Amino acid sequence: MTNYPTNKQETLSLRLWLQLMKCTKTIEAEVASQFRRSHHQSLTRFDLLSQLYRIGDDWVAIGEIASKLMASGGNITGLLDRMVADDLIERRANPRDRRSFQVRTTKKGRNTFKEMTNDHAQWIEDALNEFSQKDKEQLIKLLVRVRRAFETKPLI
Amino acid sequence: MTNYPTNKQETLSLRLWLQLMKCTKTIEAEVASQFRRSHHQSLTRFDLLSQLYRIGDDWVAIGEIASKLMASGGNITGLLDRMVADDLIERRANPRDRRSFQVRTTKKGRNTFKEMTNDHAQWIEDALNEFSQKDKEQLIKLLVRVRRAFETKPLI
DNA sequence: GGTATTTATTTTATACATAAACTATTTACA
DNA sequence: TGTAAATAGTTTATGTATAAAATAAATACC
Repeated sequence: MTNYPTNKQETLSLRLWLQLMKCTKTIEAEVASQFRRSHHQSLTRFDLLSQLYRIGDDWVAIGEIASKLMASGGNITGLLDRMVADDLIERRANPRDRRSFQVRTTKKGRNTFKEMTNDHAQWIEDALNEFSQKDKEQLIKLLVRVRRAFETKPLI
Repeated sequence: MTNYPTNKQETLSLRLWLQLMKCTKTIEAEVASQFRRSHHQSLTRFDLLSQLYRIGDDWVAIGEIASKLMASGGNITGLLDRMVADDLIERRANPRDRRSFQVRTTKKGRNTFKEMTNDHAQWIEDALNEFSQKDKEQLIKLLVRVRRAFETKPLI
């Protein structure tokens, strides 16, 4: 992880990006490690279950999942295979389009997600309780602006 | 008894963390994809070369790299193997400790890093030029505080 | 000096990620 | 209607990541 060279010509923008990455990776490593230890699940699996929950735990096309997770098709195929093997989700052919497949959470998947999501919320809440509502709102606002700057101005 | 949010009760802290991750992943995906396309190198390799540059492109122990990149030993072993194969770095036994190995950048590695780091700085500068110095400084300050909150309060 | 422990790194097994090539359908349209 | 193009997923090859076990050398200590 990132400790890029700190020479004089490091601009403020670059420093911002480096701190952003460093901050995210620090938290991510903590959360991922806790998920592995407490639930034997990865952050990616949590993301996937979150998306399914958001959709209402109904049948969803593979492609929709790939796009929501911003992941490649091959990645999702493998991830789903492993999660089906662990009985977290189930897969079926789309009855209306024979090219397409759909997945949804199993009972075990929903329970696992519920436990993970409770832990997750608690961890974050505990870690960030020292921040005022104003600071958090300000930070969120700036982060959204930064993301939009990249979404509207893709590099090259 | 009324305001029981049934579906998703997302606290401000949680929203902050989700936006932080979303923002970082958006930029990271862009940068990584550009590095792959323009230099056939990964963000991880860039990080590793950055560390070596920071150290002064001198011989460094494997373990020091692992700890600076916050990566596992096995990960670094494989990464270095591939980078040696691509002639970006060279490896030797530590002359004073036969358990230990050292690496440093090759000429090609230094050139590659130089090109990558120039592109990288330019991309970030272009993407974030709309932000005022005040906004950037504020954001950096908040990010450092957030990271410290997690470093000093590891989950559980 | 000889054994126990620690340290440095690799190996192994597995998970997660991409790009590119491939298969199988559906859709567009001349 | 027939065929080209688009769409949905999978497969393949490879890179990046972890944890845990293994190997080998240095160090601690009686």
